[in-house]
Amino acid sequence: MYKLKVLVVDDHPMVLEGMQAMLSQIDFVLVTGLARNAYEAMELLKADMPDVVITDINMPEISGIELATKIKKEYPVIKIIAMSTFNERSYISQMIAQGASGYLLKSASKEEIEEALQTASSNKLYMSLSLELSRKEQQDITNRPTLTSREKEILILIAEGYTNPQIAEQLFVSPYTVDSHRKNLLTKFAVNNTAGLIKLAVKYGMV
Amino acid sequence: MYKLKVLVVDDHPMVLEGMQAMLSQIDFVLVTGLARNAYEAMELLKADMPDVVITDINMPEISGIELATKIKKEYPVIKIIAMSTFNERSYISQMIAQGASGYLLKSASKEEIEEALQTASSNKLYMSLSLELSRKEQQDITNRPTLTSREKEILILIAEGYTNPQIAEQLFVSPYTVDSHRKNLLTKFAVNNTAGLIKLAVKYGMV
DNA sequence: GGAAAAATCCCCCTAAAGAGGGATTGACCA
DNA sequence: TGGTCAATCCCTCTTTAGGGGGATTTTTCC
Repeated sequence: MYKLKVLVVDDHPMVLEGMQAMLSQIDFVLVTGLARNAYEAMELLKADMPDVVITDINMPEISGIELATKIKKEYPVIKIIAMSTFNERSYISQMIAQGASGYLLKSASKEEIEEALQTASSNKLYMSLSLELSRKEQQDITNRPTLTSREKEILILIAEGYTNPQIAEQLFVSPYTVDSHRKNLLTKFAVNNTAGLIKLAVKYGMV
Repeated sequence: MYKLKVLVVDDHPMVLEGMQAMLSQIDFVLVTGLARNAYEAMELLKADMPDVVITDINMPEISGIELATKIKKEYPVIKIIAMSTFNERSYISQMIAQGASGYLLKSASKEEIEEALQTASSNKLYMSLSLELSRKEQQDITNRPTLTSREKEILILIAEGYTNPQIAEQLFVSPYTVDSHRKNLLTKFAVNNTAGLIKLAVKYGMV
């Protein structure tokens, strides 16, 4: 029987130990490693090439979202399951956007974890049962605009507090150009000023 | 060698398993039971009479605080160590008031748990408060400015996308007043425009 | 090779924001 | 009872942002 190789990433030792204990009770799973941060995770990835990475979203230094981005870029075949407490649900959409195949709450039972792994490894999307996305959160996912690479770039600079002329200088383009992109951003986000723009951008994890 | 009998109470299976795994690595500890809620805990208490109960604060139905009250009433000799995520720190004082002998964060390491148990069983008070805050949280706490109630109010309206005149109208004050508050906000957040302001405000959870 | 999408640039005009000042009132408090 | 702080209000001036146009040049992709 082929065992699913799983790597667990979390900065809390207790979660790491708990996950390992629960995963070891699932017969088709083999825990290949435990990482306390994204750096360790990337090391262990290279060494073991797991099938699935279960990662906490909220970690210091490098978040689970950033980690997911890196993993998907270097090893697109690896499935990623995001994990968080119920207090941090706003990040789910970001994880999904980064290619996560599932979402687990830390309150998950052994059965839920098992199901998440099975679902993810069969190329489907698993969502923690106890997880009812609020209407607003649903909207967040569906309404998040698609930005061009230039727009993303400019959005980040706006969020950093740079003005149009400053951004123009940095990007070696005309202030008019920056202004055009900025207007497009406002349109795409359906807001009418910078405050609304940045609020959404932060919530969507784009800055 | 006498082993310290420990009962763990938490509604999250993962924490329960993780705690057990970590406690089993401590040689002077014997885990006598795992309970998923206060009812189970009271049952197991009767059967095993542990020396220490490690309990989550935030549990459905009966909270850790209520559980502590009951335990202290019926078995005053049992030591109680409260446990929570860093999001729930406001309950600490209540736990202490109910006779808890220690306080652990769920991000605690094996060493911290060990120390908490030793401290508690020697009738002293263990606190893991300041220890394990992440860098980001530390920063958030130290850099997060203190706002007056009016400033908070106006900050939220700015984030909603309202302009100064619109805010002034809503709050029945002069646009000059709103402008003053807005300037104070920029100063307090140490940014120089709305983009930077809102970015931080969202990150600090103020909007 | 040609259409679509992205990126670039330009103009006008008005509203809003930001950087400087400063002043007054009332509340709380040591 | 004097000091601090919050909240209010006022003024000037410059820069930025936002709403409305439109146009051209690169990429990208089928």
